[in-house]
Amino acid sequence: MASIKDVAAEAGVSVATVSRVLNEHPSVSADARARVLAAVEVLGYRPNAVARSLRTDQTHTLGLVISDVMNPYFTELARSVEEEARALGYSVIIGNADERPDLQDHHVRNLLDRRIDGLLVSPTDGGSPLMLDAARAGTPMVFVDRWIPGVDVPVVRADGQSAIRDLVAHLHALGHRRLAIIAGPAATTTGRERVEVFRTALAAHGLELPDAYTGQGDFQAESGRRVTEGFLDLAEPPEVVFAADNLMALGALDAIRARGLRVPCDIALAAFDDIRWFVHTDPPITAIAQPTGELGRAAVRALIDRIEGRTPRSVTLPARLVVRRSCGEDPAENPVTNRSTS
Amino acid sequence: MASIKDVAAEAGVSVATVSRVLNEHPSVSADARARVLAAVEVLGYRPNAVARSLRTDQTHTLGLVISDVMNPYFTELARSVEEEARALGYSVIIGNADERPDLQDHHVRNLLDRRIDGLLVSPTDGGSPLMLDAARAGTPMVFVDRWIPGVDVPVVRADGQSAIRDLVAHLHALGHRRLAIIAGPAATTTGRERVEVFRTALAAHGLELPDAYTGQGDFQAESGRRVTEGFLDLAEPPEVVFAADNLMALGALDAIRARGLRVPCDIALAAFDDIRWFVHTDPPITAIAQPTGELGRAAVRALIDRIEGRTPRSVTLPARLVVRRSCGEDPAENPVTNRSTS
DNA sequence: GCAGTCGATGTAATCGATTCCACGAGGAGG
DNA sequence: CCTCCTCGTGGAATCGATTACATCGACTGC
Repeated sequence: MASIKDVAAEAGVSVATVSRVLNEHPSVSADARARVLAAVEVLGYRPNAVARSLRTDQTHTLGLVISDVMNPYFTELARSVEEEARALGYSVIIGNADERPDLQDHHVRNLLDRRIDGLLVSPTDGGSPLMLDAARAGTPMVFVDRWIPGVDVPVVRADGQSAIRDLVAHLHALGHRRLAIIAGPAATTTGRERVEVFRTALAAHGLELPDAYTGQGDFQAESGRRVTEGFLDLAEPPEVVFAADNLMALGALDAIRARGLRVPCDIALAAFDDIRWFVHTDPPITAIAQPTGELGRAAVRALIDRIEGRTPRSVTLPARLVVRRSCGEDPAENPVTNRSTS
Repeated sequence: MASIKDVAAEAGVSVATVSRVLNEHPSVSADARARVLAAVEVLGYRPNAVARSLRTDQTHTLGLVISDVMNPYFTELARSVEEEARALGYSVIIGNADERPDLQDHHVRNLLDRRIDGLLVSPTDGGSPLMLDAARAGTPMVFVDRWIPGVDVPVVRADGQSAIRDLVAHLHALGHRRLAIIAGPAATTTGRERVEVFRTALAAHGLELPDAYTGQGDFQAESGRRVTEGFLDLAEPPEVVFAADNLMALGALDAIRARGLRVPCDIALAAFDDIRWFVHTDPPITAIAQPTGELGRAAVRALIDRIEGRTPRSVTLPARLVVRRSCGEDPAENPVTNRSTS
């Protein structure tokens, strides 16, 4: 593969001049520029990004370490992150942590070794020393969706508080009183927070959230299935199961179906995270939709602000309730009803 | 960030010795090795992968250019590719082409500039000159899922022929005679091939595939919706719609639902690509399942064989029919029935 | 007409690693 | 006791770019 030296030789100039042409440095004669450009064309020359990065100490690359790519929510997040980054002249390397702290560390280390310009993380656990060190050492970093408390890193996330309150009001209006939740891992902020907000919202209606109605999941489908089976085995099973993410809702659906029960007559179901398929499940699933694309874009902008020396801000965007039929038959009574497709 | 020089100074040896220790070169004294390791520990030194790549001309990185990350099939493919690559000591950079040739070229160029060791591509179109040049120039390359005919690059893909024949037999046995297909882009091998195999399978039952029953889609949900609307507007609409991928099936479902029609009573639906949600749609959707994970792993192995000087082989794995309820009510009659969840 | 400025260009240092080559010490063999 | 290897080590070249500095010619202004 042709190097800058070959181009210089072909054009009959020095490598410095070639570099100047390539970097649009002003003081290059029209003649030299033309000869260099012609040589570049002839040789099919492309600058070696590795060499360039070594010299300039910038890779124009962002790292994105995501909890689980197979989760449609994170897939969409990754997509919007890549789009915005590309628009701003950066590439993205995605690392899939699969909800495993060791894998998360593997990817963080790998990305750091590659000298990425900045790191976007949705942490799997409460505080890997590696990540904390990186943050302290000054690696530009932004948390997205989830975060680690007590670290001075901007956070871009959705606020589900009012949407969860709307959901509980909706469920209460439909006559449900025994509400259960499949929680995410306690090590994650979203795992903890959604339970707490749910509990508080229940309290506002005079309802409790007994321990038996709080199942511990891990944001994966299998845990949703397991927890739901536990709920169904109770002497007094809940009337509603609220899954803290879409994959656990899928698992819950599996478990309910395996028992031959029907949603919502036998048991109601709602989920955090809205995805396209929820419109077509049997029945369509009531869910809390996050502004996923906007979160991804905001996170990238914050990170690049930080990289380029501006001061990044944390961003919190509201999630909203999308009522469908999985919690009861007459959503029309509810003012926040939204049965649209997308 | 500490460099190899700092480590050398701290350990009281030369950079050559540090490098030897790091690369497990045999001729280093136990004493020197211990001092270097201690210095590495003290300084928290990590080798700069950029510098290393420049010198060794290897990045231990594979590029994966995928047609559409939001498509669950490709998400799963990407995941298995990353897993296998990681197991073999490589990282993966994913580029999402979004079914757009210009974006595909952008990513290929970007990956080539970064001097990735090899490229895995599921081409969006029939032959970007950039990619053909790269292949000719000797860039290790493997096609996965889709390929470009006439290029000397190994292909790893699923063969849907027998599964599509099984599907047509299933549909025929259920009494369906007017079968339509939502095709993928003619520029892709999978787009063309699935239609041809479908047509041939119909012929074996004495059925034709009229032009009116061949809709042109682009593997995205919206096109599935549009084509299906066209089918439903026909004086004699088809009895079955077969979508050539899962997203177009989703669009078809949207269109059918918008008309207030029911599957399978009013119209039957089947899809190429099986995904978890198909179990829970209303009704569960009959689909052709590809061995996605195995494809991803085989593709990585072929590519790394090529990179490391061995001779890679093309791989074709069979897809299989998974019968559910979207084509008619009594799948039990069919020997290939499979109603399992996963 | 000469000093000073500016524009175009080249030379060489540099980034952080790997690796070839040279060198000295020490042991084996004659 | 001398020669020849082997082993451990360091010096320095190298990968392909960027960029500070030096140089040189031409032009400007006094």
